[in-house]
Amino acid sequence: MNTTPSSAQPQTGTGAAPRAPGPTDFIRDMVAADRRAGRHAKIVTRFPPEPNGYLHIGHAKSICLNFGIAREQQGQCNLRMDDTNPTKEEAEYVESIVADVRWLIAGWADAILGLKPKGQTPAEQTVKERRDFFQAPARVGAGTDPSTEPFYASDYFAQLYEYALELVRHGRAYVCDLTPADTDAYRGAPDRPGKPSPWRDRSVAENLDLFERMKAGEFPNGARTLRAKIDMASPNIWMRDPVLYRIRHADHHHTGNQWRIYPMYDFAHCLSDYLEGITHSICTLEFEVHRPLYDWILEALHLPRPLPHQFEFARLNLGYTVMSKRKLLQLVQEGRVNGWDDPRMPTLSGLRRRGVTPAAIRHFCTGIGVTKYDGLTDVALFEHSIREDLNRHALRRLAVLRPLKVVLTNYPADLVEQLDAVNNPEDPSAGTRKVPFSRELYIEQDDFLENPPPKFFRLRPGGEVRLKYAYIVMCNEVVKDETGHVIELRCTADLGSKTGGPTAQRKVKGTVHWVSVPHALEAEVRLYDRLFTVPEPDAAGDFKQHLNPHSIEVVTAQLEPALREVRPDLRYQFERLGYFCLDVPDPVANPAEAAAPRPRQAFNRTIALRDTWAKAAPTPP
RNA sequence: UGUCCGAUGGUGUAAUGGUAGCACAGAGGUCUUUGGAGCCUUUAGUCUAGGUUCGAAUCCUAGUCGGACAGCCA
Repeated sequence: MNTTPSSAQPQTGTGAAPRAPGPTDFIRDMVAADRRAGRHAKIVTRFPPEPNGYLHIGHAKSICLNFGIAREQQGQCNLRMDDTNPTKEEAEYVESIVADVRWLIAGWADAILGLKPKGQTPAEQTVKERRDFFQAPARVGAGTDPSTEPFYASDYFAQLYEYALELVRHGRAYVCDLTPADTDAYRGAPDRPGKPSPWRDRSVAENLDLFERMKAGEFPNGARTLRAKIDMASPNIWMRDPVLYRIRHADHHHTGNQWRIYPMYDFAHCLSDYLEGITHSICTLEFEVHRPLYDWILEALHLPRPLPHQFEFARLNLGYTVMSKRKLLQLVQEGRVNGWDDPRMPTLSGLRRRGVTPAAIRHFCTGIGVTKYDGLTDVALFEHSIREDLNRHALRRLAVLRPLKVVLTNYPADLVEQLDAVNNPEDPSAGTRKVPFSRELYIEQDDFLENPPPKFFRLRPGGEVRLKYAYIVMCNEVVKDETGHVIELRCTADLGSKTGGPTAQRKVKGTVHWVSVPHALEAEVRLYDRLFTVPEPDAAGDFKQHLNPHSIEVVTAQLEPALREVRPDLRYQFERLGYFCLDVPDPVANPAEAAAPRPRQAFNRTIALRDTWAKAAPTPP
């Protein structure tokens, strides 16, 4: 912060109103205005994913917005499954969504997470002498209490049916016998008005009878629909008698075989918001044209409690990845990646397995702000948030990804020194550890060049380099195999240059990481790169053409022995290389892999360190 | 040639009629037993044209460009 001491003093006069702390954006402004106007006793938002896929970084933006607002307003944010289409939704997705949301908001917004008592459906009540339904939350912040569960739109099917009946009785909805193709044809086009369905003026009695029989399962899929009676000539296509209910002879993951008709999104969503007492229903831009319908349905019902209002913001587009659940599903199903939790995926489970922390994701989502401009966010912004968090918390360790053997010819063969190494220079409280040092070491192949370019601050024949935490060494001899590949370096150490030694203060240009050969721990390390080769893979054509063939590289690395006690919940920086974490497959997305025994440890590279040398120098393939 | 929405450095954003600021990225420097981190400096922007106003990124009009919408998906 660049707050000067003087400006940090309390304001004396009653000048301009102080800025609200925390993020501001046009939605928060509106919430604050509603609050000031006394329109709501409590702000209630919701995060309403459809359980037809795994949550991704785009959902994280929505989660941070909805939970963030509720948190700032001491309100509540309901987690709700928007599950009105039984043919696309599965219980596995519900499970993953709940786990992902909990993971992302843990320690940040769990206190305002709205869940409901397990199995509960809306209660009937009387408000202003009118029949009303309300779905109360469980104690907010009930956390992992097993007697709670998310809200489900499908828990409102009975009430939704009642509301539909109400619309029919008031002549605001009718049963339509048009085939799907004819419904399309009658709807017209954006620049051409639609024409009324021939079934538009059925009697209330007939509509009631038909709708009842639709519910009873008397008609096949697609035979009839319930439609709102609005305006077939409306310039807004969603107001041209939109379908409210369709027939689906399909079992539902949450309601089983109870229903043969299922409500459409537009009908279910606004009413679900109402039933839960949502004050601000925040969604993405593509629903903007639906807002008149959202309002129409609620108003047509003359509901006794305050109505929710919809606000739209731009969804996240992130460079070098795809965000549509359909496309991500395709990658999973076609085996282009190894499941929803593949560390290359932008899914929350993928990012988690990759080692990205919830705090980094939240920092990123807060940083990009909330607007109605549909842009493309540079991944560098995300990478910055990831590095910033990891730099503060990761434990430093020495690891060599591509080993090159070094023999210190003047170092005793039977000597092993335990050297002190700091665990985290950003956090002294992380302490120190001992690292064994011996005559034979591994260094990184990249850290030696026989004929280096200028400004190569690493090892070269006749050159000197500092071994981190240890001695300055000089390369005396390069050993090659018969094909000319460098297989070993023979060096001498300046034995006085260790910390505390007489020549410890000598300046050498480069510092290099290393691992003692006899103490080295072998492990598999996966190096990830962006999944796609272009910033907008789905801009045109088949997005899969742009898949990066080098998005993963697996190496056998040599690690310092302290890594034997690696913890799955901690993050590590392999010095000079990047941030890594133990690979932990997601138990929901990847149950088989999660249960399988590991012959040896596997690490995932979350992200490489910023590397100004790599930018200046030609990078190896 | 429908309706709705949007446009501020390369990217993401702030400025709510009154000095166009921040972060990322880029460049340069400093420091460093991580070519990391930190610290310092720096390049770069209001889509166009009119209008209102003492004063416009902001308000108005027109245009340009971009996006969303024609599922019995959400």
